[in-house]
Order: sequence, then structure tokens, then C-alpha cells
Amino acid sequence: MTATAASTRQQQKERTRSALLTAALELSQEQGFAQTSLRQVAKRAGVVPAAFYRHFESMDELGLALVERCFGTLREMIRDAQRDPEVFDHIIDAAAEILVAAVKENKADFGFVSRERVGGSEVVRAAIRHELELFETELAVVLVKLPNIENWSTADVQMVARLFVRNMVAGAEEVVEMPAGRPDLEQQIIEGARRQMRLIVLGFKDWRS
Amino acid sequence: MTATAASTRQQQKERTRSALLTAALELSQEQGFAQTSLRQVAKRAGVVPAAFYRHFESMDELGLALVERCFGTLREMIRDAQRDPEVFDHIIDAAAEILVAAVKENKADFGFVSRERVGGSEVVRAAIRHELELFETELAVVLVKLPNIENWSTADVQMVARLFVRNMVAGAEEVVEMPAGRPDLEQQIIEGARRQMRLIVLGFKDWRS
DNA sequence: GCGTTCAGTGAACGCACGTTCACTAGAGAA
DNA sequence: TTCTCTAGTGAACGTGCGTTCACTGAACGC
Repeated sequence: MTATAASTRQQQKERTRSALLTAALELSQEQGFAQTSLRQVAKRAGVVPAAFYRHFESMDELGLALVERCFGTLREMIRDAQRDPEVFDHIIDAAAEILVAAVKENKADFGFVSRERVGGSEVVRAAIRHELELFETELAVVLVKLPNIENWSTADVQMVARLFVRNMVAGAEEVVEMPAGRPDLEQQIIEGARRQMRLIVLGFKDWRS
Repeated sequence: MTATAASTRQQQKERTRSALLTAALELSQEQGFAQTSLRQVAKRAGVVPAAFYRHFESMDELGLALVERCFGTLREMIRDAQRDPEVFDHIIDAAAEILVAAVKENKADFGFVSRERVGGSEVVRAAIRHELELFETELAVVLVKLPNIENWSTADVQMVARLFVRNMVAGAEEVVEMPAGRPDLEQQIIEGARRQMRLIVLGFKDWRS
């Protein structure tokens, strides 16, 4: 064991597992998950390649764990946001700002999701798609409580949820790609996202299925 | 030379170059461009690895050539569509149907663009982004002629163009991912795209910057 | 205290990769 | 016809990869 001292066996194992996940996330950010090798991950986590197998059967399995960890963070943030009464009152403005802030604070997670959603390995892609579908459904449940929408058909609400998720993913991509130290660009993205959502919401009151 | 007979030197060289591009496009479809090796491309094109260097300096250079070829096809289709008067009259319905039809006929091209837009190598990604920005601007020029929009600010028109392109990219992704032999799914995607665009357009008349 | 468990080690393997080089043979110019 | 030019060849190289294996030593249960 090369470990930082003081630990039970379980703690130490968990620490190494976490180090592997973090290393993989970092490397994915730099060069994409599919281009990231088991040996690179092990090296950055500070263990020998063979030790990798004590935690994951393959890079695919690590990828799935990474998807879970990222969406866990994401879900948590959304739950927090929903509790805030401010958010419900000014749902659009809040959504735009929260989105940008959240993405900025978790660039690695969001970047991983948005990149691997289309580009990555088969199994990782499938997992991300599944999570995003879950998220669409959750959002539909929230949306259906909004005025102007409450008596739409299920299909229409799902469609609108998809439209929103789609644009959130796109917005997240923009923030992830945003070069550091450009607060003007950030404001521009927030403003763009807000306008787009407002435009979509404007259509609500005139919608006929 | 292993070539199919009858040819000048130039013709034969062009044929091999094209075979390399096509091989790379196919392999990208199967496993992603970044995971596609120079040796795989050469093998599928029916030449020895070293021959690759007679046509491209590196896989990056081939990637750029591929981006150009794909967007060439795309631009051509859009120019054709614009000439059709039917399209301007029922712009929404037409756009949805054309999009799905076009993507279906050029799955490889669209798939390459949508996949490598976020996932791929730095230089390929940058090239695709640039092409998409050009496309946004072109679309803005078309949009500004529409009723309800003609006196919007430039920034607002750009925003709406971006919203449309974003959703077209997303729609294209859906079609690319669509499993073969499911015409019901195809109709569903067309219908979804149409509804989304109608919803967005509905907002136009009430928009205030 | 003492034998067991198991996270992490280090060497080894076979394989696919990008790149190089001297070469060959057929098309094109003279 | 003869000489030149060049697209394509085939062998070789060093490198990094995933995976395997027998191993070590500290935490753990008794």
C-alpha cells in the first residue's frame, strides 16, 4: 500500500476507487473517455495497472460508475433548486442562472456527460441516454403543474420537456467549452439561454395540440 | 498499384484518396473517428499503411477533409431546398420532413458531424463548430425575411437561428441513432420536430426584446 | 498473538499502433 | 524507345496498450 496513512481497509479501498474515478474524469476532460487508457488512469491515481482490476472489471464498468456519479451530483442540485421558493416564482430566470452556475461549478461532470452522450463507447452512451430520459420524465412532472400547461396532453408535455432538456444540454455544452476567465461570455450565455426559454414559454399560451 | 484498371495517374490517385475518406467515414460510424486508426483506414481502403501518407499528413488532416466533404453535401441539400417554392410556404412542415429525409439519406455524414462535434479530436471539433456557426448566420439571413421577425434586433435573430440549429442538430442525432426498419419511430421524430418548431414560432409574434 | 484475507506490486506476454525507409512498377514526358 | 516521377509496397522499429501471474505485507477476525 502506497496510501496516505491512518485508515481501515474499507476506507483505503474506497479512497483508491475514488482516486481512479477522479483520475478518469480528469483524463476524459483532457482527451475524451474513449481515448483514456486503463494504464493512464492507474498511473494518475497512483497505483499500478493491475491494481485497477481490484475495483473495476474494465474501463466500461468504470465509465458506468462515472455516469452514475455525475448524474448523482446533477440530481442533487436540481432537488436543492426545487426547494427554493424563489425558483418557482421566476422559473425562467432562475433556470438560466442555475444552469450556468451549476455547470461552471461541475465542469468536469457536465463535460463528461455532454461529450460521452454522443461520442463515447456504446455502453457509456446508452447509460447516459437512459439517465437523460429519466430526467425528461421528471421535468415533465414539474412542467405539468405550470399554468397554461396543466391540461395539455401527455405527449405534448413530454415534447416540451424534451425541448427544454435538449436546450439545457446544449447550454451546458456551451459553458463547458467556454474559455476560462471570460465573464462577459458567461453573461452572454446566461442571457441567450434565458431568451430562448422565454421564447419557448411564450408559445405555451397559444398552443393547440 | 493494386488499382481497378483503366486510369490516368491523377484519376487513380483521386480514387484512392476517396477510398481512404470513405473508409474513414464508415469506420467512424462504427466506432468513432478518434478510435479509428490510420492502419484500419488503410486496410479498409485496400492499401498498405505507408500509402496513407501519399494523401494525408495525419489522421487529423483526413478528419478536416471529411468535415469539408460532409458540410459540402449538407450545404448542397439546403440550397436545393431553398429553391423549392413549396418550402417557403409551409416552412415548418417542410423543414421537419426535409431534415429527417436528408439525414436518413446521409446518415454517415450527419452521424460523423453530430458525433465529432463534441466528442472528437480538438482540430476536427473546431472545424465542425466553425461550419455550424457559418450555418447559423446563413439561417439568420433567411429568417430575417419572415413575417413577425423582420424588425427584430440582429442579436434576437441570431439567438433564434441558434435555437433552430441546435434543435436541428438534436433532431439529426435522433435520426442517426434511430434503429433501421422502424418507420413508426421516424414519423414520431418528424412529428416531434414539427411540434417543437411550431411551438417556437408561436412565440415569435409576442416577442419583445 | 496468529493465521487469514486481500489491496496493491512488478515483471512479463502478445498485440496493434504510427512512422521510417529502400524498393518497385506503371504512367507520362522527351 | 528511353528516362523520370511517384503511388503504392513490405519489412522493420519502438511504444503503449490490456491482461496474467506469483508475490508481499498490513489490516483484520479469532
